Amino acid sequence: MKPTLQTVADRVGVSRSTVSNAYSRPDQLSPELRERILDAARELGYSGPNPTARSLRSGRAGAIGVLFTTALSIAFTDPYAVQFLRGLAEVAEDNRTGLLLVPLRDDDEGALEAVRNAAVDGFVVYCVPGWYKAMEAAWARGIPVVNSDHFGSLFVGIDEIASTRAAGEHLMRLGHRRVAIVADYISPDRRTGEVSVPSVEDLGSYVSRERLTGYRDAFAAAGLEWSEVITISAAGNSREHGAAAAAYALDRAPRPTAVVATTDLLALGVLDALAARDLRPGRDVSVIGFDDIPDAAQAHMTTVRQPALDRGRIAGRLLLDPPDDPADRRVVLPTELVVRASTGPASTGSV
Amino acid sequence: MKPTLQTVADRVGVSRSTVSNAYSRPDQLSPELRERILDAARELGYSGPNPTARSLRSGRAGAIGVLFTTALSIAFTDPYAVQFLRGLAEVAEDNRTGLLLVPLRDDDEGALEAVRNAAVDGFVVYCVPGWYKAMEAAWARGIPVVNSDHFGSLFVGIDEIASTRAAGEHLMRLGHRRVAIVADYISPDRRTGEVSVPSVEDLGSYVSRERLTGYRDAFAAAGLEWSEVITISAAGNSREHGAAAAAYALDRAPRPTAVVATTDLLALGVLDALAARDLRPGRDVSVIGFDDIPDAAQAHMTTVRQPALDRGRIAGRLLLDPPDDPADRRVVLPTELVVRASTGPASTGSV
DNA sequence: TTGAAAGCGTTACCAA
DNA sequence: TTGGTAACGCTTTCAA
Repeated sequence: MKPTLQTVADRVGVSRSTVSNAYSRPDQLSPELRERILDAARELGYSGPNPTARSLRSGRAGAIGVLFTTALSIAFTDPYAVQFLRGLAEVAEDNRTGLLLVPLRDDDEGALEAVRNAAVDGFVVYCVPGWYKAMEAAWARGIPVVNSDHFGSLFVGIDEIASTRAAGEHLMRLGHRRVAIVADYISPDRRTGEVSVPSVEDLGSYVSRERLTGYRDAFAAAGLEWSEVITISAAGNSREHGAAAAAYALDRAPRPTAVVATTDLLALGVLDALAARDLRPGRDVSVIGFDDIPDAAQAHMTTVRQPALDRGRIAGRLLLDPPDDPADRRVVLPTELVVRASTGPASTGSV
Repeated sequence: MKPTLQTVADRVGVSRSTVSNAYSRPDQLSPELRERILDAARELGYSGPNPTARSLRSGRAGAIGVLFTTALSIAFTDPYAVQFLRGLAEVAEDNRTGLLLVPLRDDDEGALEAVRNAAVDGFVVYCVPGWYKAMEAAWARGIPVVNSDHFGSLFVGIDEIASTRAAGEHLMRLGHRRVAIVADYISPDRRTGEVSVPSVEDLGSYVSRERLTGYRDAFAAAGLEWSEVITISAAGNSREHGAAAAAYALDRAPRPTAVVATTDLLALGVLDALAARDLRPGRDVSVIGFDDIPDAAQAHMTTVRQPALDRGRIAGRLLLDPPDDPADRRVVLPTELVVRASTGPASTGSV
C-alpha cells in the first residue's frame, strides 16, 4: 500500500492539514514540526503529495498542452519550431509548469480524445491548420488557448501578409517576372507538385494562405498577375520536400528567375535543388525563405526573420496569465526582411 | 460556473453514473439515452469528464514523464534524441497517453519539485547523467522508471562498451597509434579542452564512461596505452562544441591520425574542424562518430549505428506494461559499426 | 439498464 | 500554530 498524507499524519500524530502544510506552505508551521514530518515521510517512503489529487483540489493542472500536427520528428526537425518550444518551456519552467505534448496526427477521434483528456491549464497551438477538429475540442474545454495562426482570443504571431509582401516587393524591385512559390499544406492530397491556386483566400492552412497573400499583393502591385505565378505544393515542411518541389519549377522552360518558399526549410531544399543543377543562387535563380533559422544565414539566404523564441515565451505568458484588456491579448511581433546573397537581379536572358 | 457531470445528469434526469458511462463505457447504456446525454452535454457546454478528476479516481494519469537535461534546444537539436522521442511518442499515442516534458536544468530544487509534482504514470529518462538528484526523486515516486543508462529495473539500451570496442578495433587495424577522443560530460566544469582521464571508471556520465571504456579496451588489446590517448572534453553535445574540441587535437604536433567522438554531432564538428584546416577525413585524419544520424551518412562518416526509434518504442512499452519476468525488463539492442570514408589507414608520415 | 453510495488523496477554510 | 470539516469531479461497486 502506497503511503498517503494520512499515513504520515498518523505516524507523527498530527492532522492531515498539517502534513499538507509541511509541503505546500512551510511558513504555516514550526520548522521543527516540519522537520519531524518530513523525516517521517522519508521513513515511510512517502514522496510528497499526490500530484493528481493536488491538481484536483487546487484546480491547477500544472501543465500546458502543446498541440501540433505532423509527426513529432518533423515538428522537432524544424529549428524554428524548436526555438518556439524552447521559449515556451522557459516560461513554463519559471512557473513550475510542465509541457504536455499532444500530437494531432490524422485528425482522428483519438486526437479529439487526447485533447479532451489532457490534464492541462491551457493549450498552445502551433502548426495546426484550421480545419482540425481537435481545435474545436480545445476551445470547448473552456481553458485558455493561445494561437499563432487563426486568431483566437489569445494570440501571438506576426503580420504574415506584410512580411511576405516586403519580400515580394524586394523581388519585384530586382526585376523578377517569372516566379514560382513553394508552399506546404496547399494541396488537399498532400502531394508534391504544381497546383493551381485560383484564390489564395480559400487555402485551408493559415500560414500558407497569409504568406501567399503577401506575395500575391506585392506581385499585383508590380503588375505581375497571380495567374502567371507558378504555385507548387510541398508534401511537408522539410528540406527534402522543398528540393522535390523545386524540381517542378526548375525543370521547365522558361525557367523561373526566382523561387520563393513559405519556410526556410523548404527554401533550403530549393537551394539544394539549384546546387544539383549547377545553378547559382542569386545569379541564375533568386531564392527567398521564411523564418531565418541558423542554416539560412549559413546558406547566405535571403529570408524573413521572425522572433521564434519570443513567440514561444509570449505564448507561455499569455496562457499562464491572460491579460484582462482584450488589446493585450493579441500580440503581433515585428519581422524583418534579411537580404543576403540568394537574391539578385533577374537574369532575363536565361533559358 | 463550469458544468460538471452532475449538471448534465440533472438536465437529463439521470444519475451521475449514467452520464459517466455515456463517456467511458458506451456499451453500458442504451444508444438513445447516450445520445440524449451527449446532446444535453453539448447544449450545456460540457466538454467531457474532467481529466484530473478522472485520473484521481481511476488511478491513471494518462501521461509519461520524459526526463532530460540540457536545454530543450540542445535536446531537440540532436537527431538521435528526436528519433528516440518519436518512437516513444508513437507508443504513447497508441496507448492514449501523453508525453510530459520535464527538463532538468541545473539540478536544482525546482527540478526536484517538477519530478515530484508531475502527474504521470512513469518516467522515461534520457540523457541524464547519474549524479542528478532528480533521478532519486523519480525512483522515490514508486512508479515505473525506464533508463537508458545506469541500469534500473526497467532498461532499454545498447552494449555501449562492445560498440566502441568494435570501432576502436577498426581503428587499430588501420594502424592508428596517435588517437584523440572527444567526449561530452567528462569535465566536471563543463569546459571545452583537454582533460586527463586517468581512470575511465570514475567518469560520472554513463554514456561517456562506457564508450570511452570500449575504446580503451580496444586500444589496450592493440598495445596502445590509455595514457597516450588524448582525451578532450566538449562543453556540450553539439556540432559547434565538437569543432571547438577538435581544435585541441588538430592544432598540436604531432597531430593525431585519428579523432573519435562519443556522438555523431560531436564527430560532425570534428569534420568541420578538419575542413577548416584543409585536412581530408579518412586520409589526413580518420574520424569516427556514434549514433548514425542522417547527417553522418551524408558526411560519409564512419560511425556506430544504434536503433534510436526502437529504443524509444521499447522504452514506451516497458513503461506502459512492465513485464513480470525480470529478464524481459532489460532490453539490449544490437548496434553495428558502419564503415564509411572518414576512416582510412594511418598516414604515419604526416606532421 | 440504471442508480445510490463510497471513496480517490488532497487542499481551503474557518475555528480553536 | 494546529486541527476538523467539507469539498474537488469523477469512477467503481453493488444493488435494484
